[in-house]
Amino acid sequence: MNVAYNQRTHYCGQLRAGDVGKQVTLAGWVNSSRDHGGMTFVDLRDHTGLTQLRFDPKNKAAHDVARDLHNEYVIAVGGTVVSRGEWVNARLPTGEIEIEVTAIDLLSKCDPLPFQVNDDFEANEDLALHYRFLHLRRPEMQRIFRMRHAIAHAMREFFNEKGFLEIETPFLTKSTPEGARDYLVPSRVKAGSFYALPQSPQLFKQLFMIAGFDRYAQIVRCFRDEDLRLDRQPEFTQLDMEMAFVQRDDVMNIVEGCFQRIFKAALGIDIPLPLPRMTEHEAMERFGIDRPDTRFGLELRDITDIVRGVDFTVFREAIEKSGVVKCIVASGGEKLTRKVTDGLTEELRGMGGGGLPLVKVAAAGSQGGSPSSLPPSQGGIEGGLEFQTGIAKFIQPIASQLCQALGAKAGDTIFFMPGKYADVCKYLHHVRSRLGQILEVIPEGKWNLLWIIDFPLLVWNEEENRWDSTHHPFTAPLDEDVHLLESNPGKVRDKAYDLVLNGTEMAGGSIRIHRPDVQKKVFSLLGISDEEANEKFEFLLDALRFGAPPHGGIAFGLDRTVMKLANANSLRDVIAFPKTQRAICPLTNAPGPVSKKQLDELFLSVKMPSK
RNA sequence: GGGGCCGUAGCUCAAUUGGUUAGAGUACCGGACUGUCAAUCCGGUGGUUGCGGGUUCGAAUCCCGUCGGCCUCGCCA
Repeated sequence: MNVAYNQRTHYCGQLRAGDVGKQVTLAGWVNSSRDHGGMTFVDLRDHTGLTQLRFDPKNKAAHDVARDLHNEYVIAVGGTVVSRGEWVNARLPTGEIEIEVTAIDLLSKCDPLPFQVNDDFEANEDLALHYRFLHLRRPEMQRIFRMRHAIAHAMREFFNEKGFLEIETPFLTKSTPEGARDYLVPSRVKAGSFYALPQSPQLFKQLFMIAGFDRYAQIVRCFRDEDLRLDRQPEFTQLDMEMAFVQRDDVMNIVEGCFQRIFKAALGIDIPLPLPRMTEHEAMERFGIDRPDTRFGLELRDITDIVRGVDFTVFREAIEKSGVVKCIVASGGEKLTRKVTDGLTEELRGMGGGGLPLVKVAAAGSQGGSPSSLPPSQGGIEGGLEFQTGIAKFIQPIASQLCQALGAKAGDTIFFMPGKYADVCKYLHHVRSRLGQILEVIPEGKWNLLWIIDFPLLVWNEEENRWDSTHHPFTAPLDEDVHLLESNPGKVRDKAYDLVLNGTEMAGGSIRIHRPDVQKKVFSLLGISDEEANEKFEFLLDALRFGAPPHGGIAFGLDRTVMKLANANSLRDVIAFPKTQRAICPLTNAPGPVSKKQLDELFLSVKMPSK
């Protein structure tokens, strides 16, 4: 039976009770079939949803075909929309109707499946990626990629409205100094030379501004050859933009508008503007990280001064080495069993930490006989609070003072971290994140967007004995801090801004250096010689000497944005053909070997690693 | 490069913690059934427990190595 599948009248998610009586043509995949010997039902699926097909034995030809259908067969059907009467399926949008099929065309069969498409269980990821075309057929994947499209479309539309030009930048280019490892492409016509795939179009977009394009925005692929993570793929997509004659606020305002549009397009949510801002310093103090998740409390508290006098070696040594002691107070202690806190300690050890000192706050005498509980005369707390377990016996003398300063109450657990400031931040940020999960205090459905600003321009690199850029070498210092470049480079703050959503960095950018003298000064602080700077960035330094307008911009991760808004588990779920942790594509088996002829053409020979 | 978790039927998982013939659901094959909607019911096929070695009377289970996947530190915006 031929059915004109190129003349579908509806998609599978469209028909409603009001369509009863219509003659329709549908096409799609068999989601499931139920054969009763007589009456046979098939759920037909396309990207819009499901429609139930009814095959009555009285239409014998169609019924015979239907009885031999299997999941994921591709069919086209013609028939009449009929009411389901008393057999409505309330779980389907199309559940009030079904199609009484009079003609069916079996367009394509399907081998036994490696995993079910009409199922929710997570197939082994390696397998799912090997049969990615099947995995992508699942409604959940369809939803994610439709949202991805909606977000990308909203971005393009927004920037077009604001007068931004989309101009493409080269993929075969020269290594730029983002700091990550480059993917290299050998040159055939220039033996022994290599292109690098761009880590970002950073320098090109600055040249666009110097060229006078005024506003540029591009959705562009970027490449970085570093180890993969849940939220890191070797190739990823950014919305990259740059504006001329702007200050920080101008760029931030545009980006806020764009995110407002994105949230509306993807989720129908109205984000109130302007977005809150926080300095990097405040973020580190309160959250231990420059991309804080502000949806919940459990903030870090500095208690260096309170514990300064206490006779506890671990604290004393940290302070003597000009470190700090900070802590987190967690309520709802019954979830913090010994097993859980031991697990946290273990995690910190795995990160290179020394451990996780803690105490529990309890009503005095609540565990009479506990060796760590002391009467007020010996340091216990007047009014009925004392420390128990962990390091209680070492810091009992300041229990009262500490509880008061922290507002701790019975039932709380206090986690301490002594050490170098950077380490304390790192470990306590981890503890805070984990506590948020364990105590279930992270609210769902909350979208906390905020800006982090006033980063230090430079961070000291102890191994190399020089300064590194916090962001990249083209980030401009704050005007009022420029004079510190000579005297105290570590104190210089920059004109960078990061946009953070629920603890994930979504976007990062800055106002750029547009003066050659400042750029040279920064290069020298970074240990990049004039010679080296000329070799690597001659075209940029040239351009800065030929009338560079003040300019700045930002890049934001499209993949991460989709991952967050679609509530996907992994960046792999929002990239159509992603790589595994070893940067392998299980679908194509890339990367793979090439022929000797190809290598010869490129003047390459392969040296395998010795075991 | 380091740390952790995992690998059993095509797929998802189980196997009383070292014990006799490695099970279940699903998929697949055959049969029954005219209102199901993850249809149901009956029967059947399907296993080098990732791979290699070791310990043991005996290994899916313990040990070593190796391959692969995931998480993570380093690395990376």
